[in-house]
Amino acid sequence: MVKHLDEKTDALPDHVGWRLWQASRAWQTEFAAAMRAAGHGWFTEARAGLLGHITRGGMRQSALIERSAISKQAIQQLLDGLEADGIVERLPDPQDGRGKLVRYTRKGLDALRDGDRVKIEIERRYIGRLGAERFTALMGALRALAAGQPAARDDKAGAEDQIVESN
Amino acid sequence: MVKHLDEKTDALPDHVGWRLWQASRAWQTEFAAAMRAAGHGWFTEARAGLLGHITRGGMRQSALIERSAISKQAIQQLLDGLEADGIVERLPDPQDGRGKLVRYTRKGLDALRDGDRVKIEIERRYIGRLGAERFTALMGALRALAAGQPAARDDKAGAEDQIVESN
DNA sequence: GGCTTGTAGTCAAGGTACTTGACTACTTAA
DNA sequence: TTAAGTAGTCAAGTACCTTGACTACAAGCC
Repeated sequence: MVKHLDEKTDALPDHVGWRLWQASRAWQTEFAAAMRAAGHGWFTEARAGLLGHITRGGMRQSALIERSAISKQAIQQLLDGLEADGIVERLPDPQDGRGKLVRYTRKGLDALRDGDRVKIEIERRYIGRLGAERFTALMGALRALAAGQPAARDDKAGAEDQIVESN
Repeated sequence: MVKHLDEKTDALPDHVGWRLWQASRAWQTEFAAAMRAAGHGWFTEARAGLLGHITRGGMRQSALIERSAISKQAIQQLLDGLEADGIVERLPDPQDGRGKLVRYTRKGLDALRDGDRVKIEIERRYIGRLGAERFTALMGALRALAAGQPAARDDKAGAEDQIVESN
């Protein structure tokens, strides 16, 4: 699929990496636009990536740090912003004086609900465009690729990350 | 595919958006690691995205700006860095006193060559993991999705971008 | 010629999303 | 009770983007 094009050709590339990137980007753009349309203007990609790791019941900040691929300082900065925007709140952990619990606010839970709805809508559109069979094949291939990856390589940004999950 | 999980579940999500992101990320990580291993330590994702738009024969900086989805100032900053690292060089355009030509240096062309090789290697591994049939189905589905997108939506970051193409 | 408008590129300042390093507060185990 | 580890914060710096304001040159018009 990686074609050798000669000197002056302007053709767009057509290798797996680009196609995956293109599709992923399109999904994210669609999702972010729908979230903004739903009134969640505070929504950004980085925040989505972090929120995806926070369970609906809330969790320790340290647990969040373990789950995410980024540094604890980066997480803290993102949480500072999310807290300032009223999406999450941080409470002292009664079990451990050092720890803090990160919990969704009402506003945050509303956003999660809308996020789920948007995901389903997008998926429905994809199935409409590709047909159920092709869509299933796509998901199967992507899952197979993910299963082949050892979850977290020597690199930090392994396969554990995500954009807005639905735990 | 978007499952509704109850309060405390920690299961990873399994919707198209996440799977696409995961696969795209894995590809990029693999590509970047291979490029670093090949001695191209200057390589970053943003630079790759820009380099992908520069034809092997070189081109006008203004043409590069038209092709890329980002601002001309951002492109200039990236080019400043690439020039400082000796990947590209900028020459005055003899045809137009305002313009500049962006051209690969020897070092830049070497990187492109290695990039093509790495892309082929990764693709080969993917085919090995999925089987030729499934891989073809994956590419077909991704292409169909891309074809369904109107190339550039109202949003700036449309479907025209890419990570290191092979023009 | 001179004048206006448009294009090519640069400079400056600001924001987001990260990084590493150094620190405080608390817990746990010897 | 003290040493060592864990949880979180503070500070400073980098990469990659943005918008706004600017200079230099080109091209069309009179």
